[in-house]
Amino acid sequence: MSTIRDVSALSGVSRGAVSRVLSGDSTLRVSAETRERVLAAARELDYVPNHAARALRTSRSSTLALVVPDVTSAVFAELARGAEEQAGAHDLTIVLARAEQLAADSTWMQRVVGEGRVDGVILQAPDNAPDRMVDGIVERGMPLVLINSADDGPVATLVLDDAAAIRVAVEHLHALGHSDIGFVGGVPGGATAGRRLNGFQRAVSQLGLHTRPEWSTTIGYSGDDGRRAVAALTRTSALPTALVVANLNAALGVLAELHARELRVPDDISIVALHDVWYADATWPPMTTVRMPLRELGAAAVSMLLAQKPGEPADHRVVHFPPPQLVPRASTARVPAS
Amino acid sequence: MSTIRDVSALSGVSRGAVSRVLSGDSTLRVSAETRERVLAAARELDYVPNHAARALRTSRSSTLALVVPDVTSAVFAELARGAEEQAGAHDLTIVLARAEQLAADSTWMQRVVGEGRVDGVILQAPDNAPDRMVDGIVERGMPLVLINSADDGPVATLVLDDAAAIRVAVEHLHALGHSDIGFVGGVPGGATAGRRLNGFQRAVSQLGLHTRPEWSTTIGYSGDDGRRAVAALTRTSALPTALVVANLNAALGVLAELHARELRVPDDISIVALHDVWYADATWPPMTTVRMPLRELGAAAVSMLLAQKPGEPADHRVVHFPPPQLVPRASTARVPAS
DNA sequence: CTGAAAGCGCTAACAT
DNA sequence: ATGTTAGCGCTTTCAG
Repeated sequence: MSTIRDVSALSGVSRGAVSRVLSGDSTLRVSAETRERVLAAARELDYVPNHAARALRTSRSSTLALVVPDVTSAVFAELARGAEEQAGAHDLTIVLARAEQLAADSTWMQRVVGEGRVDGVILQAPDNAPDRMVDGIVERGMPLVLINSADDGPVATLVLDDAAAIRVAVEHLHALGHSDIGFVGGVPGGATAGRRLNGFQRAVSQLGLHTRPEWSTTIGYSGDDGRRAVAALTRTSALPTALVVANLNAALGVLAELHARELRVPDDISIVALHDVWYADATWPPMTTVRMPLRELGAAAVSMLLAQKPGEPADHRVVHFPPPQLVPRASTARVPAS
Repeated sequence: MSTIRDVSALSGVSRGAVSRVLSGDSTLRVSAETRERVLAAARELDYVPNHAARALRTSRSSTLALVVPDVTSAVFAELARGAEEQAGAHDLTIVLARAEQLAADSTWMQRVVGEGRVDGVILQAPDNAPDRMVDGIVERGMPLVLINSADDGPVATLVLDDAAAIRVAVEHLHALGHSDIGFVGGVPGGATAGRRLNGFQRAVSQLGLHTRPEWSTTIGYSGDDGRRAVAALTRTSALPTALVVANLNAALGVLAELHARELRVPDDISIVALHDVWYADATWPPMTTVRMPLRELGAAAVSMLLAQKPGEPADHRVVHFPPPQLVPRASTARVPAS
C-alpha cells in the first residue's frame, strides 16, 4: 500500500499540498502543473488514502449505519438503495445491520456506536424494541433518525404516509363498488399499525362506506398472522366483500387461508395489500397492492441525519412524495351483483 | 469521549500497561491490584477504545464484509446470523452490503476494500457478476471467500451441498410413489444451477425414476421464471406427476401458474422446493421444502476467511452438516392411482 | 512487573 | 503558492 508520503516523494510536492489536492480542498490555490503532477503520481502508485488514518485525524468515519428489523423484508432493498444513493452523493458509505443483531449482541452498540465506527445511525426499531436500543445510541451522542416508528418524541423521526396509502387502497375498493370493507392490521401499539388503522377508519367514514369493529383485526403482519386474521373474520356473521391488508406478508397468509376455506379471490372477496414487492406478482391471484415511496424514505433519512445539528430540537417528518400509488392486479374486482 | 490517557491518569498506571490490561494481553503479568485499578478507572470513565486509532496502529479493522446479491432473499438472514455469530466469537464485526451496490457504485470497492475498512470479504456474487467484482478485491490483496458460486478456481470457495439437497427432494417424491419427475432449475452457467441439475439427474437415475429432457427447465430462480417454466412444461405432451423446484421464489411462480391453468397441487402434481423460509408456510398449499444449512454456511465462511494464509493455495469446501432436511407440508402427496 | 517513547497515515494550522 | 510540523489515540517494542 502506498501512502501519501510516496505520492509526495514521487511528485516532489509536500505531503500537505498533496493531501489538499487529493481531497479537493476548494480554498487551495495550486498551479495547474503541480496539481497535475500530484494526480499523476497518485494514479501511478494506485494511491488510496488510508481510512483509519483519515478517520483518526478528522474524527469522522464517513460511514452511516442503516439498521432494520428484518433485512429480509422485501421492502428493505429499496430503502437501502435510496439511502446508499443519497449517502454516495455525500461521499459517505452505508453499512447495513440487522436490528436483531443489535438487540442480541450487546457488544454491537459498543463496537459500532461507542468506538465511533459510524457518524450516525438510521434505525427502524422493531415494534417490541427495548428502549435501551435507542437510548444506547442517544446517550453516546450519536446522531440518530428513527424511521417508520413513532412520529414524535425527543429523537428525530421520519415516517411514510401510512394513512394516505391506506386511503388509496380504500378508494380503489370504493371505485370498484365495494361498500363493506374489512381491515387486517398490525398489533396495536405497533409503530405503523395505529396510523394505518386510523387511516382506514377515516377513509371508510369519509367515503361513506361501511365497516364493523369485528371486521378489523389487529393480529400482526406475519404470514401466520394473516391466516389467523381470516380465521377470526370468518367467525363473524357476515364477511365484508373486500379486505385491506396492511402488510403484504400478512396478505400471503390471508390468501392461503381464504383458499383453505374455499373462498375465491376476487370473486367472493377482494384483497388489496400495502407494499408492492416482487412476490405480489407471484401469488395466485396476483395481488393488487399500494406502492410506497421507500427509496425516497431511505434518501430522506440520510438527508435528515446530515442536517441534524446538536442542540436543536428533534425534527419529525413525513415522506409525502411520490404519493402512494395503486398497482392493480387480479386480487380485486368489482363487487359481485348480489 | 475519554481516552486511554484519561484512564491512565485516573488509575495512575501507564498508558502502555492500561492498553495491555484492557485488551486482555495474555503475555502480561500485572498485579491483581493494578489490573483492578485500571478496570475501575475505565468503567468510571466509560472508556471505549477509539476504533480509528486502533485500526491505524494495528492496520486491522476487525471488520468483515458480507456481500450478497439480494439481502432481501429470505435465505440471507440465516446466513448473516451464522456469519455474525462466528465473527462475534473472534471480536469481529460484520458489515452487510448489497452486491448490486458493489456493481453499481464503483467507489464502493475503493472505499471499502481499498481504504482498508474491512479485513476480508465474503462474497456471494450474482450469477452474472462481472469478473472485475472479484478481481477488484483480489488485486487489492484482500482476503476473500466466495460462497455459493463456482467450487474451484484460484479464489477460496464455500458452497452448500446442492446435489444432496436435490436428492432429498427426489427421494421424498420417490417415497410417495412418484416416478415421473420434472425439474425447474436456474439458468445454465449459473453458479448453483449446474450442481442442482446434475444432482437431479443423478438422483433420478440412481433411484430408477423417469424424467425427460423437456421436463427440465433452466429458465431462472425468480417468481416470473417459475411461471414461465410451467408454461414451457405444459407445452410438452404429458406432464410429470411431480416437480422439484430448485428455488422457493421460482416455486411461488410455479404455484401461481399451475393455479392459473387449473392444475391442482398436490392432486394433479406435487411440488417440492429448495430452501425453507417463512413464506413456504404462507403459500397455498403450504410448500414442502428442503431446508439447507445456511447458518452453518455463514459461520464456516468466516472461519475460512480467518484461516486464510497469504500464499497458500485456495481452499474449496462444501458445507455438509447438518445435511439438507425435508420439511414436509401440503404441496406433495402420494401419486394418484391413475 | 511497569514506564517511556516511537510511530501508524493523515490533515490543518502555521510558516515561508 | 507550497512546505513544515504537530498530533489525532492507540499499541508495542525496549529499557528499567
